[in-house]
Amino acid sequence: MLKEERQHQILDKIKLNRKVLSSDLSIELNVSEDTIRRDLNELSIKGLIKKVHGGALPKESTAPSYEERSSFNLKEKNSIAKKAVNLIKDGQVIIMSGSTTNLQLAKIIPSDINATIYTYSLPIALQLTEHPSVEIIFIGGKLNKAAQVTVGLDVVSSISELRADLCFMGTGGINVANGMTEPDWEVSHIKKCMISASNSVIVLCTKNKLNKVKRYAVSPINKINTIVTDISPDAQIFNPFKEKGVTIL
Amino acid sequence: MLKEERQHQILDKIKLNRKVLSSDLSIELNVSEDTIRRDLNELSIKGLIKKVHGGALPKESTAPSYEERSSFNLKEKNSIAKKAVNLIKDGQVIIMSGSTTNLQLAKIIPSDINATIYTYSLPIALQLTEHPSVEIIFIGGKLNKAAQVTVGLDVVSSISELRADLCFMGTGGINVANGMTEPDWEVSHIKKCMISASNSVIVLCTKNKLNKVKRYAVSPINKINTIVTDISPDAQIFNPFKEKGVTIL
DNA sequence: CATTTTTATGCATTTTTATGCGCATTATGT
DNA sequence: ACATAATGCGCATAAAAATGCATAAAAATG
Repeated sequence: MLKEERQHQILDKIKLNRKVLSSDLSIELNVSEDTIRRDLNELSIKGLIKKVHGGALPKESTAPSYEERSSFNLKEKNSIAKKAVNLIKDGQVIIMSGSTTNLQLAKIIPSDINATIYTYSLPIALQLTEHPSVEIIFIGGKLNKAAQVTVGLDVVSSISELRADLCFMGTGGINVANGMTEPDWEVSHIKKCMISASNSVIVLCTKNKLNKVKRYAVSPINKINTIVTDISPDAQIFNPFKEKGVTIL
Repeated sequence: MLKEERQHQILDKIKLNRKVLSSDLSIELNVSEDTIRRDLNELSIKGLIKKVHGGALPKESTAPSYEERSSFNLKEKNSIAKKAVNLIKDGQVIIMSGSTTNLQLAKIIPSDINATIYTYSLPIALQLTEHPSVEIIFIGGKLNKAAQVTVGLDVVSSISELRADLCFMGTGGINVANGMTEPDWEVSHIKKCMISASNSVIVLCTKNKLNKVKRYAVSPINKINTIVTDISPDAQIFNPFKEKGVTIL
């Protein structure tokens, strides 16, 4: 394996796990710990990581504002993102909604994935500009400042014209009887379009959204292919979802 | 086999596999590793690949990050932004291009200004989300990662449908004979549309862009209403511009 | 057409790079 | 403070790259 290749994998793993141990890397990449240390040294000189005793961490970023808000439940969101990222295959066309969990997902897409990603979220688009090979299409429209996403008729009509393999979306609430629901009418409408436009619908859902119901319906359960959560997929709470044919991760 | 043919095959293989080993190529293409190395050297000098120990990788854009570029000449850009912001009146419809000077401008728009701002730049849109009262319309399209702006047909056609009071744009170069010029064809085209869509065209121009000429024409001088610079508007260099009816600030 | 010049390639030799190992040194955590 | 783990450094070695030189093919020239 080439040195650069190895260093790339190290970077990917840091993005994914937020920390790496030299010992683990040494085993996984089949090189001595010395080599790993040398790699970490080089990467940290380049400012791409922060080297610490025993391994390395991601370099601290400098944009706290939206980041701070999204840091609520960050650990849960990250664990969801880690599961969800495995669903992405090379060459797919993907739509991503503007949830903060999706932002975590965008951060950890491996650098060797080639995909086309449609999004209407500024932070997600900005994050994806760091990725070397995904093609990003931003869906234009009127900006909702608080959520930093575009909304409105333009967004709805743009998405209606798409055809995607996957869509990843957060949710306001989900239960078996009412399906997915949203507190915001416009958002609910956009998500309806996303679902119609996608072959496979993946809902990213922290446990606090389970069995919640919001004002506006988005979709019945049977249109959802996969729910990715931060708790065990074996929990009994998921049984009624599974009966409807939903995969739980 | 011809040298050029061989180099083409190398490029294809890099695109396909995201890496090549000199040793593999030597066997596959039936030449010595020396020859492969010479090929890789030539290709890397042309900037088509990145040569590394043991083989080569696809060229990674070493373009300085958006942050880096925007901090270059920051003082000048700020003084331009301060002059330009006075041109914005309440209630106007404004188009802003993706220049870093425009980003400075976006930062200092007074909070009591009500305006509708169209932009295709992620950083500018994100900055404007901090503003309490401007309405922001983001123009969607394919993202250019380095510049963090959308480009392409979608952008062109969206802008063509607009009508704006003002447009603010940076420039690749400007002089009296050739007018405004850009190094990038797509950008030049987008700017042409911006000009047609706006009642008043304002060019934000640091002194190092004065009397520079780039490859693609955007507009003759007489379509430009105002040039805002970081040097005194009385400087004699501006006389020929003034004769064409341009206001210098 | 003959011959000179240029180009592409391979080979031998030297230089550089990547990597692992041993050992002394420096953190880290009870 | 002491035991353990992680680190840095020098050295050895193998792999890869650069360099100089020779040669054969291709192109240019008269």
